[in-house]
Amino acid sequence: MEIMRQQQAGATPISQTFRHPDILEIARREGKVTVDGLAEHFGVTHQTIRRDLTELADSGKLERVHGGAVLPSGASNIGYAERRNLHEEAKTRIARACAEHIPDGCSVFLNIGTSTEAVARALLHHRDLMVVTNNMNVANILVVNPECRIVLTGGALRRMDGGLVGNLTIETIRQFKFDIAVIGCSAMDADGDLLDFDIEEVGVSQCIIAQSRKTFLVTDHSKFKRSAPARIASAREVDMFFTDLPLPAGLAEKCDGWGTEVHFAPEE
Amino acid sequence: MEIMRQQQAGATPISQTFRHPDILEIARREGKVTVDGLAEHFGVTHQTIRRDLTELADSGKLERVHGGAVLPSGASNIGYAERRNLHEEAKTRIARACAEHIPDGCSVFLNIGTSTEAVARALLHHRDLMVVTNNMNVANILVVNPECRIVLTGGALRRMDGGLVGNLTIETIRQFKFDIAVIGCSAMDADGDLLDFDIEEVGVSQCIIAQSRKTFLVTDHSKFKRSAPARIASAREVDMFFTDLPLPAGLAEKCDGWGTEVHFAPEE
DNA sequence: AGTTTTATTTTCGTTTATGTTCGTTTTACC
DNA sequence: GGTAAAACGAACATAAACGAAAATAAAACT
Repeated sequence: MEIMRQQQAGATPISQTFRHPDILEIARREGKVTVDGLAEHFGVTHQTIRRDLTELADSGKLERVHGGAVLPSGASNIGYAERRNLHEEAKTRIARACAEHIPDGCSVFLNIGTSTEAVARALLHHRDLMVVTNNMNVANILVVNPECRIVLTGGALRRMDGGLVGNLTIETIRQFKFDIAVIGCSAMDADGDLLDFDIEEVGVSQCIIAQSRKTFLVTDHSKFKRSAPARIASAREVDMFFTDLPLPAGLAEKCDGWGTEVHFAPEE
Repeated sequence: MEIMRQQQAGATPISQTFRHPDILEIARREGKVTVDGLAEHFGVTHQTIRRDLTELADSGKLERVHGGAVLPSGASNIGYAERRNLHEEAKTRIARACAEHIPDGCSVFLNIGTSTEAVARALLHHRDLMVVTNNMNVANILVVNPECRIVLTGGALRRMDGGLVGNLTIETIRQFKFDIAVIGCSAMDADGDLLDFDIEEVGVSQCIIAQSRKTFLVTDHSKFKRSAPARIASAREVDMFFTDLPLPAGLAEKCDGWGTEVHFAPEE
């Protein structure tokens, strides 16, 4: 009679390991995980990783594919994912450097752009933050950090990049005062002017800068070579400038003169 | 004097009350803690640490894993995920019936709630829609329908259900006029009053109804048996009422008198 | 003092996670 | 379209981790 050990019917006895949170974080950062990669990373068997992935998939945190797993569909992955991979490593490094200068407990605005999304990823372990954003992807990324209050501006969702645009955005921003504004830009010229393609976004960015005590700019070196029609602001108004490679001749001196701190993300 | 009690070398024999905050701090710093590590750190037995971790896990501060504990990550999401699965089929059927009465090319508001999310899923193949919502999940669902313009209201993101709440929400809604408002409710009483648990949401729902030409209510039968403290509106103000099972005695007649069309989703 | 309460250790049977093996399924390549 | 390699899941063995309860130690209280 002892043999019939009845387990609870409706219970979901999902096992828990140290690896699960790590796997999820890697998945969020990379967009996917592989059985091989994880097995090596944790120093365990393939079979063990398979079990982990199966469990995570069962609880809906991941979606299983042959050879690994991916983030459950519906989230931030659009055709935009390609652009995200461009200079991915550099952006992650830059973002990490930026996040190190964002203290716990402060209020931050993160605007539209792949670079600011990378910053959001780097803020996943910060505590007691209040993040306001006009970027749905940022909200989707930070939603897993329970120590972070998230406020979205209103606006029309632009599928291209997950941005919320329209006059609602600026109206929302006006109701806040941020400790730190983190902005990106489409291009930067030799005069140290930040440029963008979209005139509407320029208005938003200017508004953000006006409402913030400090302004952080995150941009990889590819933006130095490009140009764009609309002017956001001058780097003079930026307090900290995070990038990956040394600035073009002349610009470095200008930043120095303006008191704009330039931080280079270590190459590792 | 006698204070130098020789315990373990290097160990700090801190008594139980003082260990808990310490464990939490280590957990937050490292992201995880191990039974072995903590036992050595405090100079106590494994069993003692296990008890500590069990207590911390019971009070929700940590999440237990084999060999230690980790920070609770998806804490807020679980309750909602379960609720979402509750009556999943019925909700899908109801949502499908509702979506059939939403013509292509119109403007719709979808508010917070699992039922309205089901409607969003049912709208994935509609064309030329304009959907305004205060529900991030709805936006995430509909983002894959390219024929649908999505506008999000501003507000603080509530992890519990993906809702955007706060005064920004109502401000946004006031700027629109919708063809159709799709709302859910937490409960419905015998008088035909729609009820909700959250007083703030009630204000939002009322505002939505006021700004819409037609109001659709989606609710499964489980709401008939429950009650809730805050009153949204009367079913009299609802144009179409989508549900899965026949209404309680009396209510059907009332709806009939009010001109509220009641639609039952086919059982299949 | 002595007694009660609380915290910790010890012990032991049970549960769980992991590695191994093997047959099956999927994918990729020709 | 067929074949080889990779990936998969099931089953089993084992060692670690676990929880319950009794034994012990330390406070706290009268």
